[in-house]
Amino acid sequence: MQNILVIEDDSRVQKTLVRLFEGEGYAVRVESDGLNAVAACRAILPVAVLLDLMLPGVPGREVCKRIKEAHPEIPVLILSAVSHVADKVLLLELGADDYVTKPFSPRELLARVQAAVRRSHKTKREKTFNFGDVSVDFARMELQRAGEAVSLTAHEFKLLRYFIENPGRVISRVELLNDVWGYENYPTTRTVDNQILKLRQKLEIDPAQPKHFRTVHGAGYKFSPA
Amino acid sequence: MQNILVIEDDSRVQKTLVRLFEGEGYAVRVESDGLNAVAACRAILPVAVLLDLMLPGVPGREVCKRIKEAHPEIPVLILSAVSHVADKVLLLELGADDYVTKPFSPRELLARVQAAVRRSHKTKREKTFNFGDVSVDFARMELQRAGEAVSLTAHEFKLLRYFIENPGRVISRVELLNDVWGYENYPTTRTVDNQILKLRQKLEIDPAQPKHFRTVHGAGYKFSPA
DNA sequence: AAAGCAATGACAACTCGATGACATCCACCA
DNA sequence: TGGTGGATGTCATCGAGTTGTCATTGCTTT
Repeated sequence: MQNILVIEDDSRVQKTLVRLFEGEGYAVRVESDGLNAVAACRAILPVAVLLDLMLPGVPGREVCKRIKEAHPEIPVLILSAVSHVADKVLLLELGADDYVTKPFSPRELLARVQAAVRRSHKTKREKTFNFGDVSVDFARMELQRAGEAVSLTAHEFKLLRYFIENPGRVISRVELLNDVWGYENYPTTRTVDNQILKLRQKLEIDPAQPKHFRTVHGAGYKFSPA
Repeated sequence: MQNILVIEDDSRVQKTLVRLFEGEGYAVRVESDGLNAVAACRAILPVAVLLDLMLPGVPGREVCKRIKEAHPEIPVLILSAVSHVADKVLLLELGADDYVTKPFSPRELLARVQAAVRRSHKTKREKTFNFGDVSVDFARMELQRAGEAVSLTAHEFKLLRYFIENPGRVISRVELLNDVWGYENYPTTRTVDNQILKLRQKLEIDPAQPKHFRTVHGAGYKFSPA
């Protein structure tokens, strides 16, 4: 679950922001005090910070500075009532990544936050995962087995990624339906079996004797990288 | 000592920029008037020009044009207000090398300026990007295919540039809408398909069998330079 | 007013996931 | 040891959703 830290003391704005971002699937942590906010940031490591300038107590710019010092990779977006150019520059000097003036449109705010998150993610190194004779690059959606390119569908990649992110753990069909398929379309557990079959056919040396995608009778499946 | 010419009339922004770039070892010359700026540019031959659009007197785009006419090799970066994003493409057409929307993060601005300077240094030898039988020059907005000039629209250039900057990575339609179109105007994903179609018709050897602009079913598109 | 271009809508073509039928396997128990 | 019921493997088929493509609309610029 991706966290978003909201630092804001107006309870109405709080509610609005919580609704907005929880509706998009983020977990929202709200802090109204500057010092707590810095601690909370260290605790939950959010993907983005929304910071209202008009805080009581610790000045907003100080909060921004401290968060950026401790976590330069987390994007900080400033919320402010006034759109004064000089303020903007000062704040951005402190390391803030973007600036949104109140009143803001929810959609624009959302777009800016997501753009900032994407930028920060893009700077991360893309890596390939390896298991057995398989090597997979999720950013490129390319997979090689024993040096040969193997093509997977989008769903197959998603399923494979979930297994790779949860190695060794037994995963039930229902969990896979929830986390890989999502709640919008909820097919039967038979569908899961079929996708497992596809993965085995494409990635196992002997699909009849699966070494990586093991079935755990009565429980689900388990991914073994080795 | 490398000079940077800042054309900006807001004294606070001036100060910010001077501090930022002097801290990085550049010599900064500030002009607040458009005509003086053109003269100053001839005098100090800066490695980059930062141009604020909101100038009194001579319109910013005229300044940009004149500087580019006299010194096509000097990179010009536009500082534009958020509300005038629609002008971006137009400005690039005037010869500007990059644009930064206010508010900007100092880090980002610095990075962009340095990137532009680096590019301009490379320019004297090779500033074109090549793939397949295509050769493209973004500064001039010119493109050749098998020696023949091919004309692209501003949007097509922007889209192509995004692909070239993200080679190999699978890029979703939504990401393209966010980063190429921007969140101000947000058409449907169908529009993306159409622009891809245009690029394929103009740049692929066989548009029905795209080699460069691959579609990844259920995920988006992927650019393959090779 | 005309031209150029992006956006939209419609429709065809295609992909791939969902479904159900049937075979097979496994755990459990007699 | 063998039988039984439920769970899982496997395959063929269908259809919803995705994408390619073209025509049209509407906006901007000249």
